[in-house]
Amino acid sequence: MSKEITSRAQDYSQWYNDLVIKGELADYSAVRGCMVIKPYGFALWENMRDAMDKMFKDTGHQNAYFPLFVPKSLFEAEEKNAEGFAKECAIVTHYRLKTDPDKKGKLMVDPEAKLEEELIIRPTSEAIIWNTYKGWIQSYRDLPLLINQWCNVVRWEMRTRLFLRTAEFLWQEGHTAHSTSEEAVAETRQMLDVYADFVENWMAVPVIKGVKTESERFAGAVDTYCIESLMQDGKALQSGTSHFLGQNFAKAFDVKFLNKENQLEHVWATSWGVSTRLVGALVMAHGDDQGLILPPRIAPLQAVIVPIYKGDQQKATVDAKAKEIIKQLKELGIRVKYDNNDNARPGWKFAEYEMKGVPVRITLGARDLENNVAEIARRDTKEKRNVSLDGIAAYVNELLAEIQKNLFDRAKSFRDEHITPADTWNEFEKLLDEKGGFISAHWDGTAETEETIKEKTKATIRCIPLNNPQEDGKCILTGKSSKQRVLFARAY
RNA sequence: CGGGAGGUAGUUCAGCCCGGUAGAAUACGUGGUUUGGGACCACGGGGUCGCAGGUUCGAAUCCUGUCCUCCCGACCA
Repeated sequence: MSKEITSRAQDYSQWYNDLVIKGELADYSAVRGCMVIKPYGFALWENMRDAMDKMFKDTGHQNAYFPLFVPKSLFEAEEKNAEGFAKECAIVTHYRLKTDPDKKGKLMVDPEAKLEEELIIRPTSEAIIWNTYKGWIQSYRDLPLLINQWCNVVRWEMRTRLFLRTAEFLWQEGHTAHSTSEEAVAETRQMLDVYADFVENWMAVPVIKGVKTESERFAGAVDTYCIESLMQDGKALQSGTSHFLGQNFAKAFDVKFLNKENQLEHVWATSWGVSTRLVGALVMAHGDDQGLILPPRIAPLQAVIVPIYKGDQQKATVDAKAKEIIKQLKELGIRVKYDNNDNARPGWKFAEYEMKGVPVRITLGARDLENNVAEIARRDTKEKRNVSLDGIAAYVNELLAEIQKNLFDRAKSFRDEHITPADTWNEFEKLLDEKGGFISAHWDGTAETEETIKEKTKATIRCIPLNNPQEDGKCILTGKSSKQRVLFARAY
């Protein structure tokens, strides 16, 4: 028993860490707040990235790459955005080291190599991108400009957690420019839909689409739309954001275009992003006390075959049959691994692949061959059943689809059961403490009330859901009149 | 950035209070027996005790500084 997992009931935080580390998604590093994404974790991210990348391209976007460094003068051009990120920036001030005359074999920053202008390591790329767009946009014919980049960004977080909040993380950021406000808003909403589609249909994590309140809005945005998901401990996780930036950045960076009437106008902008944080969402939405549970559509391995045999002769027979099955599975495009490593015994392998969340395990032994069957175990429900070797690939293929659906349904039931209306303050506090999840409650619409509620309960307004039903009510805190409920939750 | 805990073999940890030159389990290597839920026997390899200073005849152990991790808080995706 080398890899014990802390149970969720015992210590949810530790359980999460155990899954990430022991599931081999990531490792700690020698750099404060930065993690190493291990091959298995990176394969997962690559699958997520590739699926989204295709969706971005299908909606007309192109990839490009902009610099890691942002000159301070550019960074501060859009004031609100700059202020919003100012407290968490890493800054390059020098460009050279030299040997330390006082300490043999050590290096020191060369004081004579100070940069004339500091470089900010991008916490997000609006500044450098809008500075660039200025040169790319002259006429309405240059619009819309639909660009995405996959990159790393740095936000100097005080308290970090694997995948959920690290000082450096991987993400994609889309930055688009449009000739009308309506078109930019439509783009913002379209990308929100793309995110929701991806997270629900590929990651099997249900989301709530909504709009952020002013205090939760992206610095520099007119409106911030988001998808919010719910973790098993009842805390919400912002899983993606899409911003309508109005003309804020166009004005800050002087990006104008000539419209059809030959008049100069500032362009309308959007930006949208999701990050490796999604991996954290995946872990916490589906995992159990045995380890990770990965949805088949993005799992690095969809099936693993574990052979069982006594002696070389049986081994050869089982190997041969396994190879046939693998060929059939691969023909259906299934990502399968054959683990015939003789050093680990079957029981060890079972536990190992459960830890790593592989959706389907196929156990193939001499006994099974006699009966022309294999034992198929599904990770999500842990059910095991013997399945005829005839048509086994098709069976696995269907099972993968079923697991994908079951994971989503299960997470959705949990989520739906954890959206609870509250009409009194007592009820509100009690629900937060005892049940968790989203609390649907009336709010008077002021930032002051939102802040007071946050101070009292640590709950924030996660979003105002799209197509939110309008109803008259009274604010949960102040009793002032309210036209709609909003979703509160404690969040990551 | 504040409070708490921790860092000793690949891993989990003991040793530290009371200073004398490092141990267990597991993992790893070889050989053999095994294989349907984390196998067993035998032999073997492996650690400048996070790092840097200091005290001392002598430091994993005492002191100072520093780095990294975890938990709680403030801040934030």
